[in-house]
Amino acid sequence: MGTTQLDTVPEPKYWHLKTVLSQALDSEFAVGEVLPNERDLAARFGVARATLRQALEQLELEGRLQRRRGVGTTVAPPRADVAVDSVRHTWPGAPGDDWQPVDAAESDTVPADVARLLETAPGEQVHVVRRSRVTDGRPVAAELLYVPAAAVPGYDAAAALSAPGRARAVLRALQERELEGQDRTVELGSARAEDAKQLDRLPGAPVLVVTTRYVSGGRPTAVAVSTYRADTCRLTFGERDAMALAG
Amino acid sequence: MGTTQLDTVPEPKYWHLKTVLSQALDSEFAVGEVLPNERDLAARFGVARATLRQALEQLELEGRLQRRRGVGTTVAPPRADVAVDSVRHTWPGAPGDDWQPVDAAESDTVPADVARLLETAPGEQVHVVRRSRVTDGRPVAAELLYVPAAAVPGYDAAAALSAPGRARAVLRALQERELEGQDRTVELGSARAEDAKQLDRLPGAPVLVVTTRYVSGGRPTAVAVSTYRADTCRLTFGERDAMALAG
DNA sequence: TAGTGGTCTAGACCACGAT
DNA sequence: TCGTGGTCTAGACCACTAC
Repeated sequence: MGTTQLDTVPEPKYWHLKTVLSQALDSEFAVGEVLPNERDLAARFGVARATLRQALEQLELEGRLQRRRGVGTTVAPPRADVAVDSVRHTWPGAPGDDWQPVDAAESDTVPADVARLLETAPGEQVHVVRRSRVTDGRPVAAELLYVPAAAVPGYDAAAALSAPGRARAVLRALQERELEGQDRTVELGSARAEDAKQLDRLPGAPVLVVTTRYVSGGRPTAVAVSTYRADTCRLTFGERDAMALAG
Repeated sequence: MGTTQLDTVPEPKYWHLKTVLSQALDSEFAVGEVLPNERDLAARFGVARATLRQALEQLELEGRLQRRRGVGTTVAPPRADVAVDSVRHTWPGAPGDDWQPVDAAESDTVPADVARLLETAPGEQVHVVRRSRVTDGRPVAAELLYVPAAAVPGYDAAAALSAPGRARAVLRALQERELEGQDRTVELGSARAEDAKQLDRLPGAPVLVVTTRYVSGGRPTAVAVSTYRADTCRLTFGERDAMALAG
């Protein structure tokens, strides 16, 4: 990495800095390597620390860097491909999905957008199942699954001994219905405090929010709100995993 | 919106500020309404302007606010749903898709990740078609479509009079092949200068990058890299548009 | 020209992880 | 305890829009 001063270009310093750093990452750093600390880097490029941080933030957003307080800034590995619909046309919790049940609770108030998707009445009882997804030992996503109590009459509360046990019971009850279809949205969000903790990130970290609606019996039967780390994940759809294309 | 001082809470000021502002937006502001300017808002909440801006940036990321230099900060409308695979199993440029051809060029160097997906040899000629997507009169996405020249022998360069004409000619040549499948990834990125201009945003603005690979004849035949504004768009997949569910 | 958001500075202190 | 990134301040100037 050079130590040259930045030119007086019309583009913002942090933007130019980001480009320079990005090239340095490609050519002079290996994955996992630690960068010099922010104060040194700023001095080396002749900018204020805040300006340097603006460049680092962009690179972290793009998944190029990983910063940890008290530790340092390291070069991030390429984003992990995470299949979103590899087990298409199956309920959440079907054999082979990559999610771990965490716990479940019952609630009579759900977020407004979820209630709209589920077409539930205000005050209607809804199971809220929390799950988490781990790949390569690292947490990549947190999920809240909403299932109206009326949709899973087979749910056996008596069998719910542990917290994950309650979650599994709800998921088990779901499998008994015939899944007719699903639809999905993806949008950018920022991690709520709760999700951030589960994802090992700070609150406000950028996340990809995947909202899936499951339909059976002509009615929406479950809504999953899955929160993926945007810095480390790339969501994959369709057949890329299954297809036997070379490369 | 209140003018109360912030408590000395353990959570960061900008985070608390974001929550307060978010609630104020819900209860006291209408879509399109302009907020007080940043200097006034900062004074009102007793924080430095930089701290206030950190909160505004988060809210803009979440699509709650829209900021324009020289104009002000306004309350953003809800995100627009944008169908990503409504015309599933058709080539780009098929009748009914929402994209406008802009221009086309030929290149012998494509980004490394695109070359890998296309399985092209270094130096191989590739058509690069630029398209843009507009909904409700606003630009929501920019796209670069890569098609190896060898895959579209029917492409008629002689018919290419205007820039959009060249683009249409490549797309037309694509339709003559049988599409066998497609796969797709979605990840977070930041707008390159070129895309930012087309999307009416500043460089570095957060975008959702959708990479679609089209397969025909057992080989990857086209790769589309579509860049959607992350602040104003929600991507929809599957049947939500088509299904006749109430709500 | 006036007012807005965008960039940048040079400091300060805090929270966290490793030692 | 020390070094790291995270937060915050109080200014300054710039680029852009609208009038």
